[in-house]
Amino acid sequence: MKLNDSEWTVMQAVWESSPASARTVLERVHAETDWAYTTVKTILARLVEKGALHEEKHGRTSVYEPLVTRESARKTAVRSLLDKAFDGTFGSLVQHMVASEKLGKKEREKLARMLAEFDRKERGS
Amino acid sequence: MKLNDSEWTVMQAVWESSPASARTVLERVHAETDWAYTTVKTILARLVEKGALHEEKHGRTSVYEPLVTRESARKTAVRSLLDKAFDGTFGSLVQHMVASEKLGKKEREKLARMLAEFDRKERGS
DNA sequence: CACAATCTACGACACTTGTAGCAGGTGCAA
DNA sequence: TTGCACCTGCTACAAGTGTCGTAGATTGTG
Repeated sequence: MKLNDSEWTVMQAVWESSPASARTVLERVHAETDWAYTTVKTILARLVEKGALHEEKHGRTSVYEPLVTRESARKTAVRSLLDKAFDGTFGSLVQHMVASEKLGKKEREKLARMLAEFDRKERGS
Repeated sequence: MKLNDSEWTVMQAVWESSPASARTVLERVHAETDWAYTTVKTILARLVEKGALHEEKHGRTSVYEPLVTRESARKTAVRSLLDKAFDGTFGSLVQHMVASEKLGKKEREKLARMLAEFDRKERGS
């Protein structure tokens, strides 16, 4: 499921407070934007249409729930980035990240720990 | 400089064979798509207009050269992904990558080496 | 010289995205 | 019961995107 920017904004809100009404989403979203209620509604509708959300009527109001997990959407997004901006491999992204000084010492350490952790788990399985 | 998908395709070609004529770009691009010549031309024009490319006439034909580096475009793309799909931090992307089994043992080792390398360099400087 | 091959500039067109407005229904408070 | 507050469906509309087509100038070639 490929999401565009505004869809990401809305989906994040839904993931964080699912099941969520449009108003709930609006409030969440107001932390970042000042969209009108109808704007949020439009995006919600588009997401329902493309199968990213399930919409259920509770009386007069709709309640939305994600049909795709955040993880899977992230996977798609990362893959898309890899394919268009890198050579499609993971290594080059990592290389870029490590090289472009976005990664402070602390973060490098954390990353190293994560790797070690992962190795350990894998050996155990 | 934020690039959309088709712009990335074209920019990659230009970066790889700069300075490049439209035809050269077309040929490179044909490895991935089968766009018409005019399609490539249109995207090149849009890139010139938004300041990503420099266009110079050599006689009748235009020759294009990047005005932004691949690295900087990548930086923008990564940041954008981070902001919309992750919590804006690098760590969560890394975590996702390590966790979502996209990373084989080999790659994890490579990554670990890169980190070590980076540490060494930094200590040296 | 005449013609095919190329370039370029312009225009086009459908679809997506960002961002709403409006009208009409309904429930709750006074 | 009247009106405010809120919900929904529908419509809109300018920009951005993906993908060309056409026409006219130019140039290399037989």
